[in-house]
Formats: sequence, C-alpha cells, structure tokens
Amino acid sequence: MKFTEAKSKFIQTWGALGSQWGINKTMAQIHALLMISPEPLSMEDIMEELQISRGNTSMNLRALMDWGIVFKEYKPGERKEFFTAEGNIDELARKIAKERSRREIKPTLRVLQDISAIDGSESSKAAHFKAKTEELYDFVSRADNMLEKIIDQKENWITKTIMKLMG
Amino acid sequence: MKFTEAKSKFIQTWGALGSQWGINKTMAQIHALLMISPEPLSMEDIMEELQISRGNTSMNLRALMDWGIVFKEYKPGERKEFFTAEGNIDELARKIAKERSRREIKPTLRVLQDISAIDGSESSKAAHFKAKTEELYDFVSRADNMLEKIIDQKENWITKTIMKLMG
DNA sequence: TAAATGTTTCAATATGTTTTGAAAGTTTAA
DNA sequence: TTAAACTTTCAAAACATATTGAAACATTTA
Repeated sequence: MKFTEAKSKFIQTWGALGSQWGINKTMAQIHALLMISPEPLSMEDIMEELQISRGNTSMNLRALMDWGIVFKEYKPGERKEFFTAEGNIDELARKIAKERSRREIKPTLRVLQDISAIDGSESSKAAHFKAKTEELYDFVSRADNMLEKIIDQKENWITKTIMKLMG
Repeated sequence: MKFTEAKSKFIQTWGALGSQWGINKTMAQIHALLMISPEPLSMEDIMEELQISRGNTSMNLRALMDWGIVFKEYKPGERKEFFTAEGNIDELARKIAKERSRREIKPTLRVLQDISAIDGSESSKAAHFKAKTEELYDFVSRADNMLEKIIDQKENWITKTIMKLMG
C-alpha cells in the first residue's frame, strides 16, 4: 500500500469509528489528520486536505479543543492559527474516558438515583422497578469507579492494569 | 416521584444514552422496557407502551436478539411470541462488551495493521505515519486484551477487577 | 383446505444531523 | 482609523438515519 492511500484509509476508518461512538465523522477525521501530521496544520490545510468547508472546520476544531485533545498553536511570524493533536496516546485515551464519564455516566447515575427513590410498596411492578434500577445504579457506579481507578494510573496504565489483572 | 413517571423517565434516559453510543433510540427503549418488566411482553404490549409501529418493533427486537440480550419466549396456550431481556446485569454488560469488541475493535485493528505496513523510508511524513499507526495498533490491541481479561472473569467481574486494582 | 392469527419486509416518508457559505465579528499592521 | 487577514456564527440546504404501514409471508387451527 502507498502512503497516500494508507493515509486516506486511516482518516476514513477513524471517522467511521467516531460515528459508531457518537462522535461526528468530521471531528474524528480532523483528529486523525492532526494525529498523523508531524507539523501543526492551519485551518486552510485541514479544509484542503479533507475537502470540507471553513465553517465545518471551525466548529469541529472548537469541539476537539473542548475535549482537550487538540491544541491551538501560534507560529512566530505567522498570523494564522495552527492546530496539533495530543501526541501521547495514553493521555489521549485518558482524556476521552474522563470526558465521557463526565458527560454521560455521571448524569445517568443522577437519573438512576432519582428514579430508584420511588415507593416500592405501591405495587409489585413498582417494587420490581425499584429493585432493577437500584441494581443498575449499583453496577454503573462500580463501573465508573473502576474506570477512574484505571485511568488514574498516570503512565502506561494499560500495561499496568493488565499486569495487575494477571497476578 | 410516581411509578409511571419514573418508568417513563427511565425509558427516555436509556434511549438517549443509547443514541450517544451509536445504538438506535428505539432499540435502547425496548430494552429498557423489557428490563423493568417483571413479565415477558408481547409485540403488541411493546408497541402500545412505546407508541411505535409494528415494523419498527419487529426490526429492533430482532437486533436485540442478535446482540444476545433479549430472548423470545413462548407461553403455554398462547400463540403469540413474548420477549424478555437478559436479567443479570453483569451478563448484560459482558455481552455488550463482547459484541462491541467483535464488531468495532477487531476490524479497526485489522485496518491499523494493514496501513502500518507501508514503507516508512519513502519520506519523513511516511515514517511519522508508520510510527503513529503502529503505536495506535499497539495501544488498541492492549486495550482490547484488557477488556477481554476483565470480562472473562465470569461472575462479579466489576468487583473482582476493582479488588485487583486496589491491591 | 381456508380462515385466522401472527410476524417480517421494504419502499416511501418523516425526522434528525451535518455541512455549507456568506455575513458578521475580531485582531493586527500601517 | 482603515484596510487586510483571519475566525466564528447561523440559517438554509444537503445528507443520513429511523419509522411507518401496508403487502407479503408463515404458522396454526378448524
């Protein structure tokens, strides 16, 4: 396979993966492009490379910066803004895990806690509901704790975690 | 909060969570409904409760059965088919993790392996690309292994994993 | 066998999301 | 201060995905 082909395949694959995980395609593609670029890229570069509009590029760069996985850079003598992706993959994964926990798991836990507070003696259906949602709360909350434990092992967390699990 | 309100809130929340994770809303809602129902439900029951069409119900029930987290049941004397959700939450999580690994992580690994096989000596850009995709392959493959290790601890895997991580 | 009961399929439609591009906004340099 | 260089915003348009519902299909019972 040629470099250009491999590059395009990588960007497409990363984009498709993003969609499956609720991240929009362009956002994932911009991230892919920045990740494999040895040099910071300008907005123009990105637009040109991915053939997308200025507005689209701008909005998705902002979203990536909100996630903390893309950074703005200034080059001396250049008025344009340049962008780079988090280069360390461990760090990248930690940031994504943290954000998803904050944006999705934590709010879900709050809802589960709220609704499992209903009166279970009202009916047997209510009792079953209460039991199930409590069980779910318990599970999700443990899973979230586990996630935190794993990603809090600053360096080389994947390797460290596997080691501990094998012991 | 009243039972009916709590129930509807649960179904809505589960549906929204599903969308964020690339699972369609109705599919997640049907699953939520079955999960909190003490009795198996018929297609009619589901249509009525969620106010959705027969076709939609049928397709999403099939998808849930493909995932192995909803089962078809027959009641003696009844001609209709009834449906139940996997009742054990640990088992539910294991099945979902397994399926996502199979459907998404494994194919991504194959692509990463393919594209990181390019000739890196062609240019410094190609070299950087090769290095990055190799690094990514390495990481994703370790993460997938970790996931497998975690979910292979049949019972109470969440608790077991936390214990090991604390030691 | 035909009628009744039930399920699946799929083209058309509705709904939801992303993308565009031009206008408005911002910053810099002279 | 004004013009030039650049970025952001947002309504409209394009695109993608989910949903409907009626017809086709399957199974059971009489």
